[in-house]
Amino acid sequence: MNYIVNNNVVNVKIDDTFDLEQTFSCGQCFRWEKNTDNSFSAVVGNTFCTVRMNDNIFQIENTTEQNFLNYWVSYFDLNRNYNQIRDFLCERCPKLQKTADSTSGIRILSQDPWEALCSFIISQNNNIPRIKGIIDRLCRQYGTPCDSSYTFPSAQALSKCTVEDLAPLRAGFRAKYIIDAAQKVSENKINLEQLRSADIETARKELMQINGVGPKVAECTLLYGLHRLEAFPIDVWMKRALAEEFKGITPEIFGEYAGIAQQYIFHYVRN
DNA sequence: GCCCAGGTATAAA
DNA sequence: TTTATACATGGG
Repeated sequence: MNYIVNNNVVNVKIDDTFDLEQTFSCGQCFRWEKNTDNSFSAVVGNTFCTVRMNDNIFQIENTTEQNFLNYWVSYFDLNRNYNQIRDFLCERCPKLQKTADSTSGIRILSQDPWEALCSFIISQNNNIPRIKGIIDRLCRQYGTPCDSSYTFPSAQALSKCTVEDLAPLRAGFRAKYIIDAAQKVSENKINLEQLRSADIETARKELMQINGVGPKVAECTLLYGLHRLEAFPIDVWMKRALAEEFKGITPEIFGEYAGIAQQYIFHYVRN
């Protein structure tokens, strides 16, 4: 990976495809916002971050080389060649080729596991604009100020809340699920960090101990929060597509990159 | 008003 | 083990 640091801006040369719009709007994250100058900003961890793409140079503003190497490389998965993975997946399922060509700019972010878990609990039976609204109110209420925004609230902070406390979020029936997750995580009944290396089947079962976490939310948490790229979230549409257009296709044939194949299939189904 | 949104818990077959 | 329903809320 080639990069240079200039005035606290890291410039990374991207050799494969990386599309910020696709990456931030594919439903894997809910806090990145597009600015008028085509850059994107979000609070990630306890940092307000702005990024942009200039030709093949990916720029991360207001950071240091140390931060970049310790954090952003893995957050944006910069050491992985997504073109190679696309080819690998299309070889196993040629039907993906057309969609893969138009959506291969998606990278799987390595987000904070708690934020991902909580966000995907909120996402169930919900639409993206409303999911973003609920998360925004959640951060304003229970996060801490960070530049012009707020951090994502810790599990510990939310574990003390009651459903009445969360009523202003307008999260509906999901409020009680958020609290149960916050309690189990803050009390260390579920150790999210351990799930990075745990056997995937064990990790699924662990997550599903949380009230309100079923197979879909568990899989999204594994893929987007714990960066388990073999995880494979299946929603109702995908289930139908796998039964009809992708008859016989199972996550196993995509091996360790099933999660990325899943993104292609999702787009195939939607478009 | 009615329908749906990248689901899940619960109760029945 | 599989199949129906309610669930909170808001936008189309």
